[in-house]
Amino acid sequence: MISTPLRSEFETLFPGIAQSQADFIEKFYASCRYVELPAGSSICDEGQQCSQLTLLLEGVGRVYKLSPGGREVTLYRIHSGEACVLTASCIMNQGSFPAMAVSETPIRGLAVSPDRVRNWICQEAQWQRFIFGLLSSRLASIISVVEEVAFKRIDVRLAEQFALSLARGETSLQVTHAELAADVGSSREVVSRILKDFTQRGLIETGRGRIELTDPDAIRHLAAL
Amino acid sequence: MISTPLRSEFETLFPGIAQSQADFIEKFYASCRYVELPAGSSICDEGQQCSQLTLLLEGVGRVYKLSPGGREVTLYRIHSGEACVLTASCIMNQGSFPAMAVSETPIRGLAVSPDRVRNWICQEAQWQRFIFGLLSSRLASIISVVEEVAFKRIDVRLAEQFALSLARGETSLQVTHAELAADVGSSREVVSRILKDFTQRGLIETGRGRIELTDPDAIRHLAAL
DNA sequence: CCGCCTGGGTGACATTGTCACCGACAGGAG
DNA sequence: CTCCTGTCGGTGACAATGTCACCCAGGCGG
Repeated sequence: MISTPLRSEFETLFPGIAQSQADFIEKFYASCRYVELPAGSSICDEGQQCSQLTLLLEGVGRVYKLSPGGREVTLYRIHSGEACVLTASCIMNQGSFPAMAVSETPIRGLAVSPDRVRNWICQEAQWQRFIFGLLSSRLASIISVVEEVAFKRIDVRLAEQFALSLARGETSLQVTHAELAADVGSSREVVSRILKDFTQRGLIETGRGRIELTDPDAIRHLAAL
Repeated sequence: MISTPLRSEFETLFPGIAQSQADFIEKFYASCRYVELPAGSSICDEGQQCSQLTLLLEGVGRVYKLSPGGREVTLYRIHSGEACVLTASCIMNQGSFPAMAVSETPIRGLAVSPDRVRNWICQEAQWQRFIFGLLSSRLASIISVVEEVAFKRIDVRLAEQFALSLARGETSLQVTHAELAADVGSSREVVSRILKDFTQRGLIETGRGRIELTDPDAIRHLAAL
């Protein structure tokens, strides 16, 4: 059973679902489970069946593709107030999960079993709307990943990553070259070379596992290409 | 209004929808429109709103991303018995179409207006299942496009295209190097160089706008990488 | 015959991916 | 403290790919 403070946390993060009929909300709380995961734990692996759909209360998850050669591309991240679409998708068509998912930070959430996800879709308008919104918004975001990977130069993609951090007000990042490479779907060596170039041009300063964004305007300008 | 032969054609191609209650099927026929398009016509452009969802009776559509520099990647093709998910997606979240769509062959289909698509989702179980199936199956297929573009060598991707043709029993293709480049998201020059290599290795023979697959086993073997 | 368009070929160079290997640094064990 | 070990980052060499500029061949309508 879900405690009252958890309920109010959930209802502010998932307003769409909170708008449902009172009896559905009770049914929902009665049949979901509170889960916690430490940072860095694997949530779902390629080819697995999904055993639950988790609605995130706190933390960040990353969904990515892994190549046989060990390279990665990040498909998208899941933040609080969202849930993993791929999980939803493979629950709906009974397929297997076509990617990998890990927790980047400690995670808390409410987990729902696959058969309830499926049943509620047919019966509960708000729930249906929620799942639909997930699917269609992620579709667009994954298409933009295709565009990025197929058309954009890596220096521009790195600048875009930095610009995202700047937009969150962060000018000092705790991130390794390998992590950046996994995000943009390249290799560590290439990222290192480009960051060296950025440093020489005065855009950033680097340390071990740390990057300072010293010229925000130039970074945003490069990202705008 | 939709004629009887068209109805039976539709019902064999879309068995899921044909299983609905009789009154919904009547409502459906009463409110959709029969459309035809010649080959090569633009169906939807980047950034447009979607004015209708078309269920394909015959023909092939191609949905692709276009880069500022003129390069293309094919995201997926739509065949008879399917509909364009992106249209569905942007109808559902009221967003704009994030790609381009053209007819590769002459096309015939039944078009439904956006507000009906939305209303039926909430009311008709079979229709809902149909739209859901579209969204979740395309999600997986677009993810595999990301994988292809990010990880696979272009010669392998071309071999995969040829292997698909072989699986359809075609050994002689009417296709230009530029079209192949658009499919795999590369440039014509690169495709030309690789096809020259394929020719020297005896996998194919080429003519103007024409490719013969002379060594199917070797092609399939290369595609399996 | 000429001009023009499309399909295709090619060389030069920039960017990116891959491989092999090195050095620097942090944190714990002794 | 020193030594070990694992992580992080740097680098050179080479292969694959993208880009640019330009060429040539064939077809087709004037």
